[in-house]
Amino acid sequence: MREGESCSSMNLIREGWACRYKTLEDGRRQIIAFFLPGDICDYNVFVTREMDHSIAAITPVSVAEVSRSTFDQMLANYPRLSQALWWESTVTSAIQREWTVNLGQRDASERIAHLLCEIFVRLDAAGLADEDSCEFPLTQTDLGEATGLSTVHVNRTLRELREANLIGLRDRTLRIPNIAALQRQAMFNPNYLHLDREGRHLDANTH
Amino acid sequence: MREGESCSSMNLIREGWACRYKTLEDGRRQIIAFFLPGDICDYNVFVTREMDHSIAAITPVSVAEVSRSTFDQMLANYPRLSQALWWESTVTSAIQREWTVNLGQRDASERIAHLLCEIFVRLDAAGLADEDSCEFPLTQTDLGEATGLSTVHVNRTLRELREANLIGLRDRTLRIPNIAALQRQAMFNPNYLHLDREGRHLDANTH
DNA sequence: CGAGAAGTTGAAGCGTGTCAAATGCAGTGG
DNA sequence: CCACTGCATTTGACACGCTTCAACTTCTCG
Repeated sequence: MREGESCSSMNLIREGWACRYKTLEDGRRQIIAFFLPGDICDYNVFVTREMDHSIAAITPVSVAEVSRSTFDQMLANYPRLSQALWWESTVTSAIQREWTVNLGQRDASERIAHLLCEIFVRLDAAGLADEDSCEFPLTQTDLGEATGLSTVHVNRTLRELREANLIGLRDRTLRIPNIAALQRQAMFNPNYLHLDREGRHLDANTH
Repeated sequence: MREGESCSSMNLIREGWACRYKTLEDGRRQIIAFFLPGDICDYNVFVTREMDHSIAAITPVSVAEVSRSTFDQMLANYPRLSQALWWESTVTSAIQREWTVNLGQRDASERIAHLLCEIFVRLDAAGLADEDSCEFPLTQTDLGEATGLSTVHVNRTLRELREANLIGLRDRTLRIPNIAALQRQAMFNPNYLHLDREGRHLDANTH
């Protein structure tokens, strides 16, 4: 999906990773969010007329497409769905705010460490992480576009983190031998992900 | 309102400016959003248990406080209110995304110019701007905390913009003699504010 | 009139970007 | 099976935007 287009359906990622991004006139690109399996890409397509950003797959993805009419029908049939969507929207906004902090205040190694923590924790919460490792299909260019750093500097920073034994990154797999240490390095506080499931009572009952 | 606290009411700004911010353990502070008159500070207090950020007044403010019960009651009585809130939430998220781009991709002068454009356009949309000027109570420290720049560099960057005749900034008043020129400098595209009021049909009917 | 906050300026240092080149690796076609 | 291609990763040297520190000035308000 491209910025400026209108879109009539919402997509939910079943498998694979995707991202939201914006491009400046002169070509600079900023990745704004990552979508992991289970994430909803964009239900606000039903609210705005025109996309103000683009969405792209990072790996091959399998998505569940939900049309406007199906969406309305589901909302009508399952009242709690609307609450679940509020919850989703709230958490997505909280993540976006944390990215703002990340880009504004943290230096390169904190910034990358923070992003790695977030991705690991989110995957873990979705049951997609091992004890200390997870799939990691992002290239260093992706990481750079997400953190506002040059590819070259991402490379050097990853090396630092590797040499400090904070991460292992090979074969599209991220290993975090000591998550507490990495979180400390990143000043990562998972509260913004609201993972304690305090919103469980808002979950949609789809049965 | 402080990060970590829980909060039982929502506030709407009637007069004055406020901001949302987060603080890192070591004291670094990032302003995440500005609230202008008419903006809702935070209705997601009704969704999450605990604030993951703080809110502070920038100028003296006058707010309308809405309790949980009033809120629920209003939602029940005015069905379109819920749609209006979706619209509000969508636009707020879009602004947050643009801030991510701003911090990640733009250099100091673009970044500040972009923020000034956004504030001016938002005030103008609310009928709070003159032809080419508006109230502007932010200090250079505020600007720095919002743009991720040091106060010193904000100062120098403002001087550049002033010397290029892109802005005038004195006595808490911002003057933009040539908004098109400033927007060009900032690569500012107002589409993310969705000001064409494409969502007008979602407005709450409060009569 | 005095004191604290906000704005201003210069000099020096450092974190990141840029440029350029080399290496490794996977897929493709001959 | 190997040469070829394109993409991702890696590394070094150098440049520059921004930060830091420190001092000074100008505002604001009691």
